[in-house]
Amino acid sequence: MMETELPEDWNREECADSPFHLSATLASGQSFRWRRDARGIWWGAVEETVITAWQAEGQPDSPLRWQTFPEANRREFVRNYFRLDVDLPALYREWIAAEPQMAYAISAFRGLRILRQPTAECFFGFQCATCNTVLKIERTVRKLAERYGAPIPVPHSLPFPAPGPFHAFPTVATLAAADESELRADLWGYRAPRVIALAKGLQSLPEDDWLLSLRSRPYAEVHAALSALHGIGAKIADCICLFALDKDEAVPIDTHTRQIAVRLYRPDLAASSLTPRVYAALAETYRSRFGSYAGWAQQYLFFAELRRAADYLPHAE
DNA sequence: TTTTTGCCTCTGG
DNA sequence: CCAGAGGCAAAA
Repeated sequence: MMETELPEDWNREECADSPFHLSATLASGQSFRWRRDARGIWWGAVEETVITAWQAEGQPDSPLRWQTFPEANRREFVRNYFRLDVDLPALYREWIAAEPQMAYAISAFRGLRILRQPTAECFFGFQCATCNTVLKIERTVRKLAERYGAPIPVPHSLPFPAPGPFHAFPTVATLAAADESELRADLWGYRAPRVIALAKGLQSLPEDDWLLSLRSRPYAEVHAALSALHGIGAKIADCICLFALDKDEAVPIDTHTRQIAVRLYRPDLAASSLTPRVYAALAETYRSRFGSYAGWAQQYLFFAELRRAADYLPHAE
């Protein structure tokens, strides 16, 4: 990665007292629409805003540099999305005490945070994740945004050319009116009709923004409500709970977190198939050890498992 | 309750 | 080629 000199007008967020690991956060598989350019600058669309972000690689105590478009200097928007308010050092002390094997993941990914993603993007993005690969999920979600999302203008005069174009994630109304054959052409496969049906279902609810209203409801209730929707099982429901709805205790049990939990805590469940009962038992092993931020702890173990020996940085484009 | 099977499509063995 | 990929739901 070449050293990048950023213009002075890029905003600066100090991370000395509260670490933030930009690349680990964006590469850990919780979001699908960020891209990194050849200079190591990350570009992403969040709601109607494009965020550019840069940080010295592997230095989670160094300042986060950022800009927003088209409206500049949206500091609270950026802090809110990256959840910079969460006191990670305090959590690390609790986690290490509860599980010594967390030490490696914490040292490797110190500053990794769970994002507060826009609700619809997370809801539909993870619908794509069933039986799929991360690379293909990213391609597929990007195609959806390019076809149905509103373009977000980014000035041509930037010193660093945007790897754009950028699009807002499509609205629920747009997805409800989407054409199944177009979605299938964009690699959604058998998930295409589910996306349209889920969008129609959300649209028909009386609430103004039902998904957003779930942020203020308790985890158990939200998980049950999401799981009841056709196409959303326990795992996808937990992803939405954790990555968009402020449910920090939600622990998505997938093929990786399942292996980890079985290895560390429940070898007796090694041969059990992942029935609802087993799913709940494995998720509970995380919660009973790591507490109300078990979902965050899980992300460290998950990412360490995923990139055990590999370089976790994506290849520059 | 648990186990099995089909589902779009791409990729690594 | 074929199995599996950060599942899910229907059927047995």
